[in-house]
Amino acid sequence: MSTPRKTPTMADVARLAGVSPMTVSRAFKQDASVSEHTRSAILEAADRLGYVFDSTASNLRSQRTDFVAVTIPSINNANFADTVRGLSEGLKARGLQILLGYTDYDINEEERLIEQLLRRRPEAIVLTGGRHTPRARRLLENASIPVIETWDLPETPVGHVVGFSNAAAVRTMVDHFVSTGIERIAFIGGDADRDTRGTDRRAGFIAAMTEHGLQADRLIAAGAPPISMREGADAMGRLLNDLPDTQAVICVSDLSAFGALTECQRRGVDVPGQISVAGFGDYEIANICVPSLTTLNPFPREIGTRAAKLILDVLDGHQTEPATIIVAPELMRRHSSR
Amino acid sequence: MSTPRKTPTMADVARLAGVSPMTVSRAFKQDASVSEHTRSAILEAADRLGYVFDSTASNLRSQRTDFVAVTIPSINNANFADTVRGLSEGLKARGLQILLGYTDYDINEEERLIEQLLRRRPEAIVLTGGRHTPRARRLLENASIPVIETWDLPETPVGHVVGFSNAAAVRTMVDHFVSTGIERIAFIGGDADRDTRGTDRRAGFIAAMTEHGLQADRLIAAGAPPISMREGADAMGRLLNDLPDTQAVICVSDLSAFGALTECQRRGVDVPGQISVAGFGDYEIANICVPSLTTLNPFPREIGTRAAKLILDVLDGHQTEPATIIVAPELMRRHSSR
DNA sequence: ATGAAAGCGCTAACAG
DNA sequence: CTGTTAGCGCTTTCAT
Repeated sequence: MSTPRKTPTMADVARLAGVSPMTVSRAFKQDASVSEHTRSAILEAADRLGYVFDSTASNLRSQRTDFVAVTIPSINNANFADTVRGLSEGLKARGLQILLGYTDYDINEEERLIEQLLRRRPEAIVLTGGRHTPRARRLLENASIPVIETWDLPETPVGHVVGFSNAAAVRTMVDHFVSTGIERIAFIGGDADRDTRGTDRRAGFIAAMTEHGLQADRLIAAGAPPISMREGADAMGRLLNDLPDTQAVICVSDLSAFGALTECQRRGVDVPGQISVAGFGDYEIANICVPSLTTLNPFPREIGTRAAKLILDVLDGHQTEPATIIVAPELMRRHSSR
Repeated sequence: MSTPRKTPTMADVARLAGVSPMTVSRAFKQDASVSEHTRSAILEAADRLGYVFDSTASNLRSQRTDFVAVTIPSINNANFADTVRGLSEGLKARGLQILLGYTDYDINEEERLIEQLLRRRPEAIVLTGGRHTPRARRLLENASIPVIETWDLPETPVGHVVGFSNAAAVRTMVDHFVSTGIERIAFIGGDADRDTRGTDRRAGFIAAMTEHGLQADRLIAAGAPPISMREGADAMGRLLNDLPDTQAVICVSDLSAFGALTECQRRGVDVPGQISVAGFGDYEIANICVPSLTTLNPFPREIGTRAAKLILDVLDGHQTEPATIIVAPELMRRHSSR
């Protein structure tokens, strides 16, 4: 309409409403003791001016930002999205928002992201994974806010942990196959250094096989994370070509496992008749594809709600020692395995 | 280690380095004219103290936040994630970060989110979708920052637009089927008010069918967005039961379309022999499932890169009029249709 | 190349 | 219930 006037401030609202800026400030909070009459006059004035509260100023003065920083590897992953949802709901009661950043599965990117996030002075920070660059670790240790590592069980946590051992989880799957008499088991994925959880899963596979006295040499690389369905299919193709007597294959995630299933479909390889296939994550696709996919459910939302509760306990001073909360994945037996 | 000392400030760094706070401030920027000697002394002092730059203060004083707010319906959607990626890359050259919020496909939630985001004073705001509550519209109009609506073609845009007509996109699919002689076409999804894009797609379906002189009464509801694979499967079940002579079905998204495909698999219904199935989005699954899925590719990343370029042009003053950039979806013919 | 003074818009702290 | 004063930690502006 008019000239691009400057954004109105509390002082403008105060002037129009005939009160002091302090009263406007109080009117914009919940618990503030402002008379109903004054408050509505203020809100009306604010509305007339198109005033929008400036949280940059509020944050600086009050030294509180009311948000929790969260890093996830990718914004396009149903598991991490569920963890964020759990966090979000658990924190919203306390008026805490979430500031989300994604690392692209790269701990160097994570370091940059952590610094960016800490510059905004979050009340707490939640990380996916327990491996960080040395500098990232130092930043976190110095931050003097609660630090929660999730989806992992680091040997030396920075602070609190809500997670599980990826190696132990895959061991569960190996044990399951071995208990049904299967011995020639392959693993797809987890070759890239970047994917710390995938690497842990592969290490768990090797350890478990070795303990069972079985060969752990059927390892099929499948590219850098996030490992796609296509990469799972390609890896399955190589496995079927090179090691056709394989009885079962454990994939680093449900997405690659589904790709593997489609490769079997295309080749007319019967699953689980000729080969059993397992994934990780219990994504929606695992329960609806044909055959449905045997997998491990890591309870992503539970991880989020537990982390949220932990943050509130720490901020309230109810939790002073570093906590380690284990949310153990559960085997989901379905039709892709015998 | 020691008592939880206060977070160090620039003044602390300045004292330790023996310079003024102003010089520290300059040392932390790129183009600042600080001697190499001084700069390294400052950075070392900062490191010793574990200093982390406080952007809340910087933002307030400089009246610049260097971030762009982005709202997406869900953090777990490969299409929106790709748009964010395109935005992210396009803005990073200019040092602009992205602050992401999700609306859960709800325009009331969007209104709350927009206000939260505007309080943080973003340099621009990118929205998914072109339907907003009246208050959200007012907030956006008053914000005096560039507003970009995406993934839609609103009749009366708030500001700039980078998107396409969802109705026209579905018309493309209907035309395709009709051109191959198919007449009894159904539509799955888009019944909920909440899903504005889904509703637009359904409306486009009805309009296109009507124009072809065909019946547009094969409409199968599939729940609220995000419509799951399971809901797609259930809807397909109902369609096969109630309208078994249907020749083709267009699903509101690839995910529901894949669910529909699995239902056909479970029932032994041949696709595309007995029925053709189409989706929307060209998600990865569309190209790998068996049979692969005929769908529309909306070029999500392109939407993001175009929006990023537009934002930079507007901020630079190279673009003063509201722009409307159309990124038209493209038909991907695959094996789920004849 | 560096410094001093002032102030961004809000709210803690202390009145009354 | 409302107001006054001061200042959060930076950076703009003007010096030198």
